[in-house]
Amino acid sequence: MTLSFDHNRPIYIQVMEHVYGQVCRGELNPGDKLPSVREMAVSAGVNPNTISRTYMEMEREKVVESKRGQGTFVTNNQSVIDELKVSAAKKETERFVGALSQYGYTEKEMELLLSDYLSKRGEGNDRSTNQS
Amino acid sequence: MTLSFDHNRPIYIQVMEHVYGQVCRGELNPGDKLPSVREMAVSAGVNPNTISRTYMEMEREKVVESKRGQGTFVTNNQSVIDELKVSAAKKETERFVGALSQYGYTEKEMELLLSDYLSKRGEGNDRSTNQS
Amino acid sequence: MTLSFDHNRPIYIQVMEHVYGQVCRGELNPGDKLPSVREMAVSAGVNPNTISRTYMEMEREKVVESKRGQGTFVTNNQSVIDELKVSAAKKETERFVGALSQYGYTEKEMELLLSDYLSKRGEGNDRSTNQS
Amino acid sequence: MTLSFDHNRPIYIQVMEHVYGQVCRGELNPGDKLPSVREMAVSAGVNPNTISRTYMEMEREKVVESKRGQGTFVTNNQSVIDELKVSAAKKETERFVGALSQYGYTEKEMELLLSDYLSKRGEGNDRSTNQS
DNA sequence: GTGGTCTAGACCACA
DNA sequence: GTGGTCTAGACCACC
Repeated sequence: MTLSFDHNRPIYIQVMEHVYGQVCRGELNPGDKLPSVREMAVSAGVNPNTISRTYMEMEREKVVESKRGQGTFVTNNQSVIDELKVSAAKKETERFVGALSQYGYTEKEMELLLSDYLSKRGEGNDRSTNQS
Repeated sequence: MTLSFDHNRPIYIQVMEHVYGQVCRGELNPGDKLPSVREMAVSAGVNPNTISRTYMEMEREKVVESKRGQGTFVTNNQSVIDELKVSAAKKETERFVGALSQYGYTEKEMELLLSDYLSKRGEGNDRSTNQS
Repeated sequence: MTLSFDHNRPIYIQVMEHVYGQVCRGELNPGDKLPSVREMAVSAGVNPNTISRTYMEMEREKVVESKRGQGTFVTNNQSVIDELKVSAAKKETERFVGALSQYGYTEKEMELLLSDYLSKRGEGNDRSTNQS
Repeated sequence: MTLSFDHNRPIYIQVMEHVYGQVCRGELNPGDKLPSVREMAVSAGVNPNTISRTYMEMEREKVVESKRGQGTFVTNNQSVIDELKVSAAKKETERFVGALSQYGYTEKEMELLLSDYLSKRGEGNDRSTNQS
């Protein structure tokens, strides 16, 4: 696959977001085994140390669990996953509103910006809603 | 004044965003003189070199013009300012939609998230729309 | 007139180059009186101190002479003016060749670059050879 | 190595030009790793911050790409490099012609100045075409 | 006074 | 190891 990275942001975070996306979208289910650090490193085209850090971080956030000698698994605790989705949404919404109000946009304008963007996006490509 | 900074992001960027906000909201008009590097450094509570970098970046983006021995001024080119506002909105909207669609949210849900957040924000504090 | 300045280069030097151009092109002849510092400052739209420095610099290079209470005059020494023209040419040629050879251009290519540029320039505007 | 600098121009620019020369002359190829900031600082005999600024500017101009924790690399985009060479030539030619026409030289004279200079240069030292 | 450059040295996150 | 940011303090040219 070899993800394409923005070299201005930490790669380990971008990999993390990628996995979180798979988990939240249901492509990885509770209890599923993640690829090994080495496999993931190869498929993403990055240094194993970087993936290692990704996994550590995800484990710290209780989204995955590593079992000695067996591998790393998506948590069985669905509430953690839900929480992940909810808090991401909150964070992004806060950021969006905060940034735009700093630039002088009104609340009405923000909603317009969003709906305009979504409708324009819908026109050109119908099936790309979940493209990474 | 002494702005409060998020220690996870470069200060010079945060100062830049602060100034861009003032320009886009019309608190600083085309041709206006910015505070000198040293003044701004004092009022923001940071090193002059940091502000110097802020000003350099803003000049690179043509939002501001430095005149040797005179000071730093907001561009007279209104279209640059308009573009600033528009491109910021586009960037933020893209980010918002990109992040949420990665987490599996539908377009309807995104609009709901936004309107819910805005209405909740309206309840608690009416006067905070423009707080920095 | 109000010359347009590149704010990345010293204004006093740009004014100097402008006057040197007039002298070398024969628009100002040996013995001619230059405008007063104040007049020049107004017509160029800059600070009188800046023009003052321009004049000092030109006097240092013996291209003009200031006579107490009478004003500033182009030198009567034609050889200084000739030398001005010659040394400017030498300096510019050196710079041109030095820069281009650093970028890997051969001597042949340099001559081609020049003749191409000149012929293209000739097409569009015939009378602008001496525009400032 | 310890480059020798013209003290009237910013060092970080001179280093930049030096690297651009290497890239345009093919001494540094697309994808090649540049010396680290610290190494280059030592070899050029300047402060690391100065080289850091050089690298930042080059990255801004897309000639170079910094990868966190890995180093700084020449862009793989050959067209950027070609453009670099072409635009440098254009800029220098414009400057040359602009300056000389301001001093009253005709187009014929400009070409003569150049060819004379090149032939004289050829006599004295044959091997200095690419000296840095 | 203004901005621009440079040094010295520190700390940090990333790979 | 790498680059990125920040501070402190200096010096300079310019207006």
